[in-house]
Amino acid sequence: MKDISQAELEVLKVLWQQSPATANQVVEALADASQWHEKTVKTLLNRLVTKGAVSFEKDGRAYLYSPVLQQSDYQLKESQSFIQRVFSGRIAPLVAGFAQHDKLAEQDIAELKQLIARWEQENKND
Amino acid sequence: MKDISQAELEVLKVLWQQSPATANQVVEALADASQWHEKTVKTLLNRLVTKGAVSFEKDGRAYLYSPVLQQSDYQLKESQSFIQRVFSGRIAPLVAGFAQHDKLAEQDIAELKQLIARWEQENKND
DNA sequence: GTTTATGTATTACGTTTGTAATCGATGGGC
DNA sequence: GCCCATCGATTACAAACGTAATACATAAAC
Repeated sequence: MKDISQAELEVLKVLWQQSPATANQVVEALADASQWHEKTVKTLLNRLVTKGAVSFEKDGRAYLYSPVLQQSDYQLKESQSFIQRVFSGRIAPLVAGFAQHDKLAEQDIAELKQLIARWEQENKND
Repeated sequence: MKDISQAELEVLKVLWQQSPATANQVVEALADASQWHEKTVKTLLNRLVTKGAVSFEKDGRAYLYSPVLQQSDYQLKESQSFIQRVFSGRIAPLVAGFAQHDKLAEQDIAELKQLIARWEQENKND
């Protein structure tokens, strides 16, 4: 799968939230958040199809688009490559940076604690 | 500051580890890890200077390059934009994704626990 | 049935990026 | 003092990207 560009990602996000969707539905979904021209959005959809990240089926004259690439897969792969590139593969320093700059909220901490607890539960036989 | 490309980042990393450095020192530092031609590295150095991420001072005929953009600043900004873009701004789901796919090591957990403890210590008056 | 509007496909075009080669200046060797 | 090796600066060029406009096909309107 070719890399998804940032603009393409915005289009993909719409499809992750609502699919299948026509090109016009995607355009409308993006209308408030972005200033993109309809033609631009359609180009992006096309590129996503070319890259294999999105598929479509014909519905009369229009197409119905659906994501092939799943959000969780995308997130995992991008996270890994990001953390590798920027933090040499270690995740804690990323979180530490957020902590230092007061970018962590109570809720983040709660969620982190919970998933650590779960991790320890599942790995307690080590 | 213009965006730093992935190739440029590799050059910056060298300077973060060792600066000031001559172009040739950077080339050599990258020689094992990459297949980049000397000219390529020098182009990247130049682009980093143009982007304001790196400065230099003349040392005879050669230049001595130093990072202007600090690694921690870069990391924080990139982390924020990455998490915003890919996880709608919430950090815990990123860590959760790692946990689910067994990408977390004992050490990561230990570090996370420690920084959570520190965070709670500093925020206990809430 | 013919025109028109609307969908997708194709083409466009400037910028950024990856990956260098060439140019021009200048310090070092002789 | 002149030539050459070696700097950085400039230029190159294809692919990807952002951002559309134009072309082509066909369903809808009449």
